[in-house]
Amino acid sequence: VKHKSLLNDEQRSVWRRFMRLQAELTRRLDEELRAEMGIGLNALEVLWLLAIARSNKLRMTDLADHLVFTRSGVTRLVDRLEREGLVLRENVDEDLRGRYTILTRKGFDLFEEAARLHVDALGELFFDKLDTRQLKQFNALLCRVGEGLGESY
Amino acid sequence: VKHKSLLNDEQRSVWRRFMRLQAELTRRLDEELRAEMGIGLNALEVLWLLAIARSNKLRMTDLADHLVFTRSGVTRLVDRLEREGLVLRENVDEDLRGRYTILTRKGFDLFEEAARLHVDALGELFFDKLDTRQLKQFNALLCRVGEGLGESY
DNA sequence: GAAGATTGATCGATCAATCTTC
DNA sequence: GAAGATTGATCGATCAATCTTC
Repeated sequence: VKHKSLLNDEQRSVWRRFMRLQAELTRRLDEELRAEMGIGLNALEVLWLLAIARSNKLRMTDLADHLVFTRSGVTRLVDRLEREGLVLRENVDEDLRGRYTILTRKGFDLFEEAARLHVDALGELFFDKLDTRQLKQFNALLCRVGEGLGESY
Repeated sequence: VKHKSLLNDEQRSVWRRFMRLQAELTRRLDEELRAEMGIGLNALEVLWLLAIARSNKLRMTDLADHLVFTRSGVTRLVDRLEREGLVLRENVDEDLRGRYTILTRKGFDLFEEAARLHVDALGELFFDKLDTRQLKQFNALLCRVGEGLGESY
């Protein structure tokens, strides 16, 4: 049996490349980060959100809103970070349902080093390959495709 | 404490958009496919590889080489497909270590319907938003970034 | 000893259910 | 009853170890 596809070659090529590039980049960045710093890409993003937040603290909901995660996923991830002493949790005074996740000194220090590492790797794997014009183009294309997919995309 | 980042705004924007766009598209495509056809995106890719293969069969290694998966991941995925009767396994005559995965009639029929669905969704979410020139640009950028990351990227 | 494939243990995420406070 | 957060069960993947054939 033979299959007749409904995408043309260029479309199939773009789609496969897009998916594979993301997978490969994620794999490499995550691997390096785990090997050198003992945390994954997702953990780094949590630390980053906390590092730029006012007082270095955020509620679970705020974290979940800025991540690709479900609420329960965020809970588990923060559990792990807490176990390693990178963050701690604290009740929210004005709303007894809420919990803050707070970046510790240890967490901040680790974040800074991990961020440097990550940004270097990202430069090598991604940004060094594009000039300013190409970067602008890329951004425009991503915006175009992401349009209407949800607020922050 | 305050964090000084080493990426400029445009770079950070591109990277976040790239990762999020991929995550969101994957999530939606996978969800739709699961709801309508009971298989995920990865399973569809296996069925696709088999559908375009000679005699509709491939060895585990061939599958693994064309997927983002590890060998054991492929084994488990094919296990599931076999349980649902979409593929079956058979020994390789010339090499007793090897196993073929063979697309069944049921698997092919399901693949055809799933592929139609998937391609339609992909059109709506992705290709309809780009004209020919933009598609070419996108492809060029992906190639550029993927250069030197591994053969097929 | 290497290559092809699988298995057992584990990891990191989701979903649905639950608990508490609003 | 809804919102914030967590928990128990499960899913889909990986890794390291293993088995068989080369």
